[in-house]
Amino acid sequence: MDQESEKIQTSPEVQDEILLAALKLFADKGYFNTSLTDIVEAAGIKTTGVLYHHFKNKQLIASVLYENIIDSLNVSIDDIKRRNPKSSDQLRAIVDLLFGLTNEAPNVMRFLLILKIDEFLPEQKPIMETAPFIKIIKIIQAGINAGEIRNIDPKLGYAYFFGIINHTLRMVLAGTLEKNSEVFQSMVWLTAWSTIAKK
Amino acid sequence: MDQESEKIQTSPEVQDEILLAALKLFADKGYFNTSLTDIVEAAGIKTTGVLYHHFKNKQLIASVLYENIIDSLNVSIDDIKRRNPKSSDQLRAIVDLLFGLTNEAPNVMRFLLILKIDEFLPEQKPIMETAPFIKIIKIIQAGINAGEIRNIDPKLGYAYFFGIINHTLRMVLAGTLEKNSEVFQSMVWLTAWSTIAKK
DNA sequence: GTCTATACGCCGATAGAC
DNA sequence: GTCTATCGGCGTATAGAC
Repeated sequence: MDQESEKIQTSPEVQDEILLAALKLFADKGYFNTSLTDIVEAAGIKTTGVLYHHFKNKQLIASVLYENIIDSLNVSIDDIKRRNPKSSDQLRAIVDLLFGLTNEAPNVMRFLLILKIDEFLPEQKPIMETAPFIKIIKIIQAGINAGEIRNIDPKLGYAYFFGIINHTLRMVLAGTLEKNSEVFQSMVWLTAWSTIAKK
Repeated sequence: MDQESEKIQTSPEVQDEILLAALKLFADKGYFNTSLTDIVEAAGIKTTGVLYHHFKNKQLIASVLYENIIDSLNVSIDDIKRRNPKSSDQLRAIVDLLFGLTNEAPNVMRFLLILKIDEFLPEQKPIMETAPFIKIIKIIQAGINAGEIRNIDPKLGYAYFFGIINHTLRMVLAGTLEKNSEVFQSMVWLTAWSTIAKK
């Protein structure tokens, strides 16, 4: 019969509703402009009691969001590394991933690119020190070693390459650049790649 | 004797102390993590009463800071345009200006580059719609017309060029890239320029 | 123009019944 | 696991004496 397990496990969905609502609100208005009652309303739950049953405080909601995003990025990058031997192909795939996210999950990208995360999650690692971004730096380093990428400080290479990519994505997210076709994407990729490519 | 005018005009200095303290704190901890008592202490004044005598609320302090920074940037750009006929030279001078500010007034650059201004100044124009940044777009447009810059959407050109510049400056501000020599600056400039230059 | 005292609201968080 | 009620505190802002 197993009635109990049914009853007990309604929570994960509620958790996701809360996280989704919070993500949208944070991305939209910022962390500090979002109150818990905002989240309660947007999540379609009735009271703050429910919210506090799932998360022990406001920060933790943001923290879980952050970790989820970083983790999912991390597995995507592992996947990309597994499928592509060359640094150039890996970077190209990462660009595709980020453009894809910008279309399909703009709030995730807003959270990552636009929010000043250390302002409300001071104890979390800064983005650049998280696993996926360390891996990206290593990809650039590997590209240098393999002779694909010119010999510069990998962090500077990161600044060049992702300076272009991120700034373009920010403008797409802000609506300043509406384009988001395949050709547009290829064009941006090519420009970014040219800043670090050898020759 | 003129005793009165002496007595009355002690205020502008106090105002500047407040603005300077607020700039530092905002750049450091963010707007929402900075309380008025923080500002009072850092400004070396005694009570919030003094503060409220000079600014009618917290937002206005940030607003005045923002406008001052934008205005000063605006006159610098006018100056640059007056002295340099070619778009490439104008952009190069702007890059020098921004690197200079990053060294000499890092908090100003943090305010501009890192803070999410619309989160606490929702009624202010977004940076990209302010006079100096409109002028920069026009400089790029002029460069395209003159055949110096390849024929792309000026906003995309902005994303390329300042994507690199800004991301580099962010890393310098964050301490991730320590370099800030003339050669370093030239190198970054050259890379940024190459993304939009014709040929 | 400066200070003290204080009001007031909002929001994060808790206690405890059901 | 959900709800009601409410607390406590912080931070902005004001009133009013000096």
